[in-house]
Amino acid sequence: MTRVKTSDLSDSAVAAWARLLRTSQSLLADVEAGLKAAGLPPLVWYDALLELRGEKDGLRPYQLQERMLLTQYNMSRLLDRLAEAGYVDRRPCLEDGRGQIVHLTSAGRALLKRMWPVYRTLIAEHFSGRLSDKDCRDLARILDKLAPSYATG
Amino acid sequence: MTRVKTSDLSDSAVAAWARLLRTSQSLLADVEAGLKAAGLPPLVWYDALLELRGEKDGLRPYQLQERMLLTQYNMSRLLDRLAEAGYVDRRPCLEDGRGQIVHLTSAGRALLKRMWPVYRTLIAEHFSGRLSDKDCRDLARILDKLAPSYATG
DNA sequence: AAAGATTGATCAGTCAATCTTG
DNA sequence: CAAGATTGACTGATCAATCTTT
Repeated sequence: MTRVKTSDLSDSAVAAWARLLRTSQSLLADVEAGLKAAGLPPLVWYDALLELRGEKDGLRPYQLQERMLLTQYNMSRLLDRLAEAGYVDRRPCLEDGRGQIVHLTSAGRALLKRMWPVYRTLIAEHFSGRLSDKDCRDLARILDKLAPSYATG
Repeated sequence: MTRVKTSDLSDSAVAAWARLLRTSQSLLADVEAGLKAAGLPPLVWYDALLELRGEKDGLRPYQLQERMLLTQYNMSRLLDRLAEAGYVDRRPCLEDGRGQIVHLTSAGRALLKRMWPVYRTLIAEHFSGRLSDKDCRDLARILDKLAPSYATG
């Protein structure tokens, strides 16, 4: 049994919490702005397409939502936009008549290729360029402790 | 002159970036859900009211947006909702006819008092309860390096 | 013209209800 | 009835345009 304090917060805990919220909000805004400035779609499109890449047999929407921590209706509407733009393909699922299978299209694959150099540069500029390699490893280790059940892919 | 690598990302950098996005998204969702479950308004209301508390002379909207990293129109609409709910008070600004001054009302002060015990418990449960005090300090130190210009209050 | 602030129109996220199949 | 997925109605965020004052 792990003993968990329920409501006693140290100053350092509150400070760390505030910085985590503030910093992640700011970083996300900067990176989204950078993508937009390059005429590219938002990060969530990249994430979804990246999950689908390498899944030769595609993924069911519910699998995608689980990996991306999205709600079902959010995923449904995201897939609407991605399909509308031609980056994914929705096919009926043979094993389960309720569901579908989502595949990455070649246009989707091409978008990933086009986005990555920009995204990569933005991460370097706003994030890793300001940290040492040890900082990155320490940060990942600490954040991993905060993941209760879901995978940290 | 600091030399900054522009686009070369180590594996640990990418891993840390991914975890930062994932973890902050998940934590924020958990805490927002906890507030909602307790019948309380969203975190951004708390943040705004907290900034106003202790500002005896109130704040101009543009000051509040700077501190909260919000856009001008977002702040305008947030203040609409807070004023509508009676938690803040918008008064004309005497020194500058374009502007206004926003004050916390006593109902706003009461809301802060009501939200804090719930918020505090959620932070402990999802965040600091899973970290050591050293983790918190390390985390804050690393995140501080990522803050380029804006204050980290 | 620039700064502070707001607004109409539009787009994305959310809630509750719905539909279909297992 | 559960699970997978969608949809209509509504709330919140965003963009561009606007208004007022400096």
